[in-house]
Amino acid sequence: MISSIAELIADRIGAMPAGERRAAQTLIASYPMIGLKTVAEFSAAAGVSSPTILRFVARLGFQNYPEFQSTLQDELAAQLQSPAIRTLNPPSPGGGTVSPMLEATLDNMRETFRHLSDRQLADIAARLADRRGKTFLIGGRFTDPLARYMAAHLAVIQPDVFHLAGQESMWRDRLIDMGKRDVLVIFDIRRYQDSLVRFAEKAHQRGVQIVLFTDQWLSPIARFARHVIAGRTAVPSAWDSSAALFVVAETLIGAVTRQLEADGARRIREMEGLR
Amino acid sequence: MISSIAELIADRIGAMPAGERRAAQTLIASYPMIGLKTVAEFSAAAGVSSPTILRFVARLGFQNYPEFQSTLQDELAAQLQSPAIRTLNPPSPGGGTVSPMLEATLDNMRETFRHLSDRQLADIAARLADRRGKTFLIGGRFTDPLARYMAAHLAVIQPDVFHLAGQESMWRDRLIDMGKRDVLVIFDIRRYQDSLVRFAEKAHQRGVQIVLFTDQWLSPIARFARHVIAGRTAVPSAWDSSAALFVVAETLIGAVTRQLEADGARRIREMEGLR
DNA sequence: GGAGCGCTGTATCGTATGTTACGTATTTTG
DNA sequence: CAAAATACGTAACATACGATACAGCGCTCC
Repeated sequence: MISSIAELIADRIGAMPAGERRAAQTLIASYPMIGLKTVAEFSAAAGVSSPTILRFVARLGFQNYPEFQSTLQDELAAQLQSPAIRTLNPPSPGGGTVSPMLEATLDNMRETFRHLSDRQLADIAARLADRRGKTFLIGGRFTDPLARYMAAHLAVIQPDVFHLAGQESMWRDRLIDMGKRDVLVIFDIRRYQDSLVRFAEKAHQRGVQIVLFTDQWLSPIARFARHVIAGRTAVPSAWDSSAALFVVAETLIGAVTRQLEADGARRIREMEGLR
Repeated sequence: MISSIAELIADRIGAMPAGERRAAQTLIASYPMIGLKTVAEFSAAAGVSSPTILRFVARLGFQNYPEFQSTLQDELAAQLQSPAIRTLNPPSPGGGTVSPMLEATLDNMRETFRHLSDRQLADIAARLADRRGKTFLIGGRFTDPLARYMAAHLAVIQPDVFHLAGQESMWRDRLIDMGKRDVLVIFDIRRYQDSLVRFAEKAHQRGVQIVLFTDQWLSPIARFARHVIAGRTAVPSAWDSSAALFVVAETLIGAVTRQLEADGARRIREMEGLR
């Protein structure tokens, strides 16, 4: 089974004319970078003419050069998504139903955080810690518990944290309370919910700052969001995993808590006293 | 020191207008692949116009789009040469807030699963998949969202799944419905809630099978539980982390789904039809 | 040694791509 | 509330890119 262009080339390089073989060797030498550049650059690097490059990719079975490049990019993307760890860590021989799930989840988290900068998290935390505005949280069919989880923690360290529950009509009525200083945290992964999109749009129109937790394909709400957190959700299961988003949420909770340390500590003590 | 385009974006995304920020978010979400494609594809993916993409790369300091692409390619090439090195998010030397948190969480999960056998998970999954009994779920102050999350999924693939919400007095009334064939899933981590302990004890007296999600110090409920899942919760934060328990819950959801595959598939289809 | 075939490069063409100018909408500021 | 500034998209433009036709050259095989 041939699964990569590199293998394909190795398979056919023997049956190639001299010029095309030089092209092949040049590509392999710095695989796959030179293949992502233009035909002109490729041909110059290989020391052949452009048509030779095109004949080369045609011989590999591609209709045209862009198709060849797209395939290379897809390969690269796949390679980047599964970190080197996976090749190092053999896929857990015992291989029950557990390990693949755990491994995938761990990968998802690493990958999610790889696309998330300290800076971005700090910005969001600062926004959430800003006591001048209110914080609203809401989620979709399966992600609403994440919103609840986050709300439960944030509510402990600061006032004016509200989880939007129940019927759509009930949230909509809360829109009246929302303004520019307020933050709306939305959790929405596939399949994206129309009701949430509509709600986000209305909130956005009122100037509410939206923080969106979504999957890597980005909910349409991203259009209205000030901050977007794209978590990986793919696991070997019938369901998508929200674990990566959960961890991001916990990280944010921790960061906000740290920012409000001074005020927060007093508040927590008071709250303990009340219990 | 800014060494990658990703960092550059994180640094300036705050000062960008809405459209360019969406471009930035789209790029980061699938970094860096979309940036290697054409302006038209990039703009379509981000939901903005081509000029916005060009203004975006211009704001990053590039003279033109090809120059931007070349830089991305060089970055990729460097990354591919030394796969071990994390070019994107360097291990936060200054001790950013992110890495320690993520690392601790990943460790927690590995450790949690190390103490969890395939057999044990399979047993619990079998118990949850047993359609002769009902399934009740409940959680504590901060863990109730986990109960909700699990309930939301289980309810899709089988009937008689109930999340116990609201006042303590309301759950207690549900005790009357519980019997030997039924399962009660409880989430309880420090500080353990008396109300939950009391409830668990009463359920236990009625012969209900209890599945307990708790932390490594074990809630007193463990005494009544048929199955105990002890997750690691320690992270460098003011709060404990429930992430490991969350992942176990997802794993169980997956396992139960697989067991009910035949029935479940039909049920899911029917449910889709109703929506 | 000559004829035929295949490989390669030059030159040209059409087009997809990046770029720019301009008008409209939106936000900000006095 | 008015006015200026900024941001965004539409549409026209130029260019650089990939594709193709064709001619020259070398190689092989009769």
